[in-house]
Amino acid sequence: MPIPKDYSSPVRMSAKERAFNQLQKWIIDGTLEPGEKLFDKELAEALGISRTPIREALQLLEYQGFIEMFPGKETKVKDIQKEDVLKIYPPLASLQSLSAEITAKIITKEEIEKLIEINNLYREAIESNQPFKAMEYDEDFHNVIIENANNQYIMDFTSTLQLHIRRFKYVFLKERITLKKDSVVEHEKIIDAFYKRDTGIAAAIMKKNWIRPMEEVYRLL
Amino acid sequence: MPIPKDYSSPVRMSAKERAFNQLQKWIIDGTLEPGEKLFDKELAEALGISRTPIREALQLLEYQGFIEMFPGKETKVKDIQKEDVLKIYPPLASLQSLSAEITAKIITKEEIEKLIEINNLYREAIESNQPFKAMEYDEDFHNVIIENANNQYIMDFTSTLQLHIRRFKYVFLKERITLKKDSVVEHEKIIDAFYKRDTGIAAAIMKKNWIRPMEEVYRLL
DNA sequence: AAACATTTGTCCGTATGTATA
DNA sequence: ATATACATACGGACAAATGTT
Repeated sequence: MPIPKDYSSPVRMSAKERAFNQLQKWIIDGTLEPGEKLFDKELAEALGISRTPIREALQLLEYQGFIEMFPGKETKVKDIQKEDVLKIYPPLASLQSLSAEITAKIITKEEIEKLIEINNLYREAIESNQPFKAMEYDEDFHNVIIENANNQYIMDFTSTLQLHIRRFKYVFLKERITLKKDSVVEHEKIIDAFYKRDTGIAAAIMKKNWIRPMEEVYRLL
Repeated sequence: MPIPKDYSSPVRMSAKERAFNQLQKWIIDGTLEPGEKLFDKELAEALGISRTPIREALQLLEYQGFIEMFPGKETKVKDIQKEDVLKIYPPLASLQSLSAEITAKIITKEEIEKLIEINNLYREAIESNQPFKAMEYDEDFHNVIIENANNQYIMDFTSTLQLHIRRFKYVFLKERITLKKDSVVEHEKIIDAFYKRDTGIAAAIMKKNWIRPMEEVYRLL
C-alpha cells in the first residue's frame, strides 16, 4: 500500500488556526449567538492564547461573513434572518451547477461509480430514517463533483456558502432536518447525464437539486 | 438639500486597511510579481507601520487568493499561469448570470434607463477607440446589474474574481486590451430581456457575455 | 550534527479612539 | 460639554521554528 508522501503532519496548528476553527465552529453551531458582542480579550482567555492570533482569526471570519467588525468600536457575530436563506442558496446553486457542467465533460467511469455508491448509501440512510447520516452522504456526493471540477475559486466559495447554510440550519431548524427522496432521484439523473456527457442536463438538474431544498427550508420557517 | 446623516467619514482608514489596499494594488498591477517572496518586516518599513497590521492584511490577501502563506516558512505572491483564466471566468460568468436572472425579475424602468445610458457610453468609447474607458463602462454596466441583484455573497465573490481578472490582464496582456462590439450587442439583448422580464434569456446572454471574452483572451496568449 | 542566522508567530503594553455619565 | 471608562489598533520585544553553514 502506497503511503502518501506529502502527508505533512496536520496536527501542528498555529494558535491563529486553532482560534479560527474554534470560533467558526462556535458561530455555526450557535454557541456564539447571532448579534453577540465579541471581546478579543475574553476570547483570548477562553482559548488560552493572546489577543493577536484571535484578532487574526477575526479578520478572516469577517471576510467570510460570520462576524462584523466596526473598527475601533466593536465586533459582533453577524445577525441572521430567515430571509438570508434566499441569499445563500442561489449562488451556491449556480456554482454547483457550473461544477456539474464542468465535471460532466471530464469525469471518469471510476468517479461515476463512486457517485453511484454514495447515492445508494444516501438512499439507504433516508429509508432507514437517519437524517444526519443522509446529510453527510449528500455532502459527499456534491463534494465529489466539485473536486472533479477542479477549480479552487469554486471550492473556496462553495465551502464558505455551505458553512453558512449549516449555520442557518443550526440556528433556525435545530434538530428538524427535512429529507425527501426527490433528491435521490435528482442525483440519479445527474449521474445519468454524466454518463451521456450531457452538460446541459447535468447543470439544470443540479440547480434544481439546490433550489428545491431552499424553497422547502424557507416554507418551514 | 438633505445631508445624509449616517455618512460616517470614509476617509479614516486603519493601518490595516491601508496596508491591505496598497498590497492588493501592488499585486494586481504587478509591482509585486508572481512568486515574489514577501517579508512582513520589509513591507512594514515600506509602508511606515508595524508588522501587526501588515500581517492582518496578509491574512485577507491569502484568503482572497492573492498570496500563499506557508506557516513558519514564507509568504509569497501567488503564481499565475495563463491557464488560470479558464478557472477565473467560469465562476464569474455563473454568478453574473445568476445576477441577471435575479435582476430581471425586479429591475425598475429607471435602472434600465441607467443601463441603456452606460451601454451607449460604452459603445462610443469602443467606436472612438478608448479601450480603457470602455472597460470602465463595461464594469459599470455589470455592477449596476449586480447591485440590483442585491446579494452580499454574490457581490463579494464577483468583486474578488474581477480583481483576479484585472491582475491577469496586467500580468499577461499589459497594454493590449481587446474590445469588440459583440459585447455591446449582448448588453442590448440583456436590456431587452430585462424589459420583457425574461429571466432565461437574461441569464443565458449574460453567461455568453463572459465566456466569449474568456476565450478571446485565452487565444491571445 | 549542532549552533547560527533569519523569519515567522505570539505576547503584552501603550496609544487612540468611542461611548457613557 | 467634559471627563471617565473601556475596547480596539498598533508597536515593539520575545519565543519558536525553519534552513543553513
